[in-house]
Amino acid sequence: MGVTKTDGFTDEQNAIAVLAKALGHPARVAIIEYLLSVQTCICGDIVNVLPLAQPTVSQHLKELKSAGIIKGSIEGNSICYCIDETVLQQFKSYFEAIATRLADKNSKCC
Amino acid sequence: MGVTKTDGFTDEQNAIAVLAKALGHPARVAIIEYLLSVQTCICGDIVNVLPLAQPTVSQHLKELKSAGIIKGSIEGNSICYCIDETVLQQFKSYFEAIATRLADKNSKCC
DNA sequence: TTTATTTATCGTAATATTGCAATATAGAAT
DNA sequence: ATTCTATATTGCAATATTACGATAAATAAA
Repeated sequence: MGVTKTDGFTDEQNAIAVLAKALGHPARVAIIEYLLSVQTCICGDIVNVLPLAQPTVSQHLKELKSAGIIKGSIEGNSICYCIDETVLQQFKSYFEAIATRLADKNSKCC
Repeated sequence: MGVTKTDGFTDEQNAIAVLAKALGHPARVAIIEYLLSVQTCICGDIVNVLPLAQPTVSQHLKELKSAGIIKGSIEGNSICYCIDETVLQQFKSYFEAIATRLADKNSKCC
């Protein structure tokens, strides 16, 4: 099949999975880190920073965009990519909640 | 190709990507949540909780295991699956750091 | 207008993922 | 020993992902 079943799971579970999947590639993690490191987010040079060909990088950017993690706006000749803070904060919060629940757990085994 | 390039990225980037990828499916998110909800982690009934056939669930458990997110030990007839706290805490910490850097950023555009 | 520069899209090959039926395995219960 | 129960493995079909060369599109610079 190769197609992911989404019904039977909660909206939150599906949403987290979409975000996690989008971050499930080192190039996309690297893109996020690079966007973070550039203060102005005028980012015409993501391609030069990654060990991948330009079409491949473009594809990864597209996936991050469709997951809602980044957004891009045309800035003259090039494109200005930025991180969507809200979405990443949500992702963070989810795993903070998970970690809290984990810590509260009285692990009786393993 | 379908094969992920790992060289040219940092070990951390690759490690985070592996974890994110493992969490990039609603079934695997649901498994984590279920393991969290069961205090004793004697978990012979994960299959009944998910809207997927038993072999499929088994496969998802295998992936979570190979990513280091859960670990399983034989408990009589069934298998006791538990979350590996360390790994999930690391994942959480990474995104806390990202979120902090995001908040500190003076977003000049977008 | 011609020429660069930047990003996107198309097409394609290789590989990975998802899902399940069928079957195997292994311990528990009878 | 046989049967039940729980989990894993195998095999397979459908689809998704990854990567990149070639090419398009769109603005900037000359």
